[in-house]
Amino acid sequence: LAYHHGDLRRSLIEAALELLTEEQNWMFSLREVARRAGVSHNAPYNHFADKRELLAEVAALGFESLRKKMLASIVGVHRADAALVKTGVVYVRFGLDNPAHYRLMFSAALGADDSDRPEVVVRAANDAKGVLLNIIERGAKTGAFPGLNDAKQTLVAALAAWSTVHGCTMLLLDGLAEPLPRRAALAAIEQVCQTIARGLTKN
Amino acid sequence: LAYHHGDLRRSLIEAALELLTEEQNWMFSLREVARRAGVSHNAPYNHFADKRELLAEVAALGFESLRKKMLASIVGVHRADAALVKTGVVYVRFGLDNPAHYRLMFSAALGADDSDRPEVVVRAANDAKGVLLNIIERGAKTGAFPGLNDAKQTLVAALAAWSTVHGCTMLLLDGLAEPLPRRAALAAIEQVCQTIARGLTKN
DNA sequence: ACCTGAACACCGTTCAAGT
DNA sequence: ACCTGAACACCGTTCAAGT
Repeated sequence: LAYHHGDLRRSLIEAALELLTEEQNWMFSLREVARRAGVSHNAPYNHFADKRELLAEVAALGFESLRKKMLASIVGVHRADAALVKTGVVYVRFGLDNPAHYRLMFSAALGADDSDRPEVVVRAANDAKGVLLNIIERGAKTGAFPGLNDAKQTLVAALAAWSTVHGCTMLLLDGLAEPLPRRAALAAIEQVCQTIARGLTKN
Repeated sequence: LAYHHGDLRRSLIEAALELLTEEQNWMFSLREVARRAGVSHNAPYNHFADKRELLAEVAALGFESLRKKMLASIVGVHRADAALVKTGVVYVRFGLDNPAHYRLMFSAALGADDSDRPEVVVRAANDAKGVLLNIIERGAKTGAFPGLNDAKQTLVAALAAWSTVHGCTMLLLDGLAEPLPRRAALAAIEQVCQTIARGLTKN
């Protein structure tokens, strides 16, 4: 009874993820997370500096999951434009399947900037971004995206691609893409991704 | 002293906007807003059902301001693709100039969905979206965007355009677009917008 | 090292008043 | 109709203990 079962840190992260899924937002209290894990309301402070650090850990898990899904979607896909569409669809689907988790991943509550965001989130987000960047770089090198002649243009193109899928995900989650019916959203995503890929293949 | 100077409602909205700008987030307390306006901590409940309704009013002001800036940017611009780039640049610049306000406008704290979001936000957001939609529709009719043959394709294209500018704004605000230097961001935005316009002009 | 209980300074919101 | 003060049930975080 004195000490916890051995991995309170992990238990707290899992409890937070549960609450995030159940309540569909991250406004639950740190005290509630502790209750859920069966410990006193300040036991979490032995493992996290504050509530934000716990949420950061949950967000990082989300980025890692997203990254794995994107990577899995392009095994065996050789054309860069096709790969871009594949990852884009998987990306938006992840957001629609895990709305609260996705919102947390990009929430300003974790930090208004990379400089004050917990490192674990920054690194995880960067790794996920890397998947898109790699596809664009590959397309630039193989000539699939003829407009991209230097590193800077490639970075801008990656920004454009990520912007589109991130923005599309957020607008759909917020219900702001109406009157486009929700049921048609997944079909529309592919067309959106093709639009951005087309912008890169022609110039 | 008994009654307020006559427009406490407006004073509260202005105080909230001030706090939003100063603190760069909307986590300030409703009690603090009341203090700023010089009234007791529950006077706001005579004008807003809860804190969320006050924030919704502030968010709506943001959408109206954004809409006006977009409209002003395209007076006299006849080509639809040029208009799309113009509004896109103004859109992202608005976000970079008013980071906390922009984040609030799209915050899930106002509601997870259009159905439970305060009407005033839904209407204001829709009006702003309408500017982009009008440009796309005009381009579809004049043949500038040859891929758009029916209303559904036009809606998807509007989703793509809004997704790109919204996503671009958010990623830049979150500092996730690094290592693209912040100073080069505004130059990059135009290229991003051109990429999406190009995706619509060719097919 | 890891956990607890009491304590502090706050919240949002409600309710019974006051004018 | 509009505002106030007291009150309720919470928070996040800190601190002095306990094992």
